[in-house]
Amino acid sequence: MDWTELYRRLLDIYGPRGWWPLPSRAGVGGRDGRGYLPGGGPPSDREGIFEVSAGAVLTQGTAWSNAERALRRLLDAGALDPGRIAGLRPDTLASIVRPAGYYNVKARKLVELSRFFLGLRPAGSGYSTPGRSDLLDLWGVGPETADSILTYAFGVPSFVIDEYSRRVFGRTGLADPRDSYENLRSAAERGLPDSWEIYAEFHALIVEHGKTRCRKRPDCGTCPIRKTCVYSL
DNA sequence: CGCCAGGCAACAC
DNA sequence: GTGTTGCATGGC
Repeated sequence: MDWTELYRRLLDIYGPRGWWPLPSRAGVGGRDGRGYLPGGGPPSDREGIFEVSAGAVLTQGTAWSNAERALRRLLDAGALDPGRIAGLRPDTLASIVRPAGYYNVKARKLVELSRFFLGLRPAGSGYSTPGRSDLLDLWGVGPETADSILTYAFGVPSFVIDEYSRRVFGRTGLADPRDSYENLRSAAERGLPDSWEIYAEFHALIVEHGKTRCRKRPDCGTCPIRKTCVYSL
């Protein structure tokens, strides 16, 4: 099984995932009305771009349900905005994002991210696209968060490697899960068409598969790709 | 109760 | 460059 075949099979099994979820736009497009991908693309407006980026920080090491709570609390406080976040007292911001866990660390990360966004040049309804290294220079933004922001916020395909990717790629025999982030990213990108839709959707499908079947303790018994997965042989 | 969840920076070696 | 640790909530 190669990279493209795994993508096609997961798409066939789970259907388009419609990532990235935007709590502020629940009910508008995407699967379950939580996303924007099918028939669309990344957000074209500054609010959506920032919401995806802030969500990428808030979900670090945390279940999305908790990150989403924090995003909603920012929305309810009228603070899901770079200017507002940058102006909040650290402990006030921390109290708002508390449900996401690591709240003191994440409050600081959100301020760093907000200052960065305040320095971006508006372009059309969005922003001029930042470089990957610009994102990686930010305190609190590592490779996965940078690639999530590039792909899902700015529409620049940069394959996202996370624990699910490592696990699924490792078990299906596509890669060594202990390899470095950059090696895994380039391996995935080499194995796939250079397409925003495929990068965005494939990673979302990997997360779905990783949550439902290919868990830390896998459920190979009901796994639809068991027959072509080296792990279960 | 313990384990887990869409990481990252700081530090040790 | 690789390995370890602190950061913390909410669901199961």
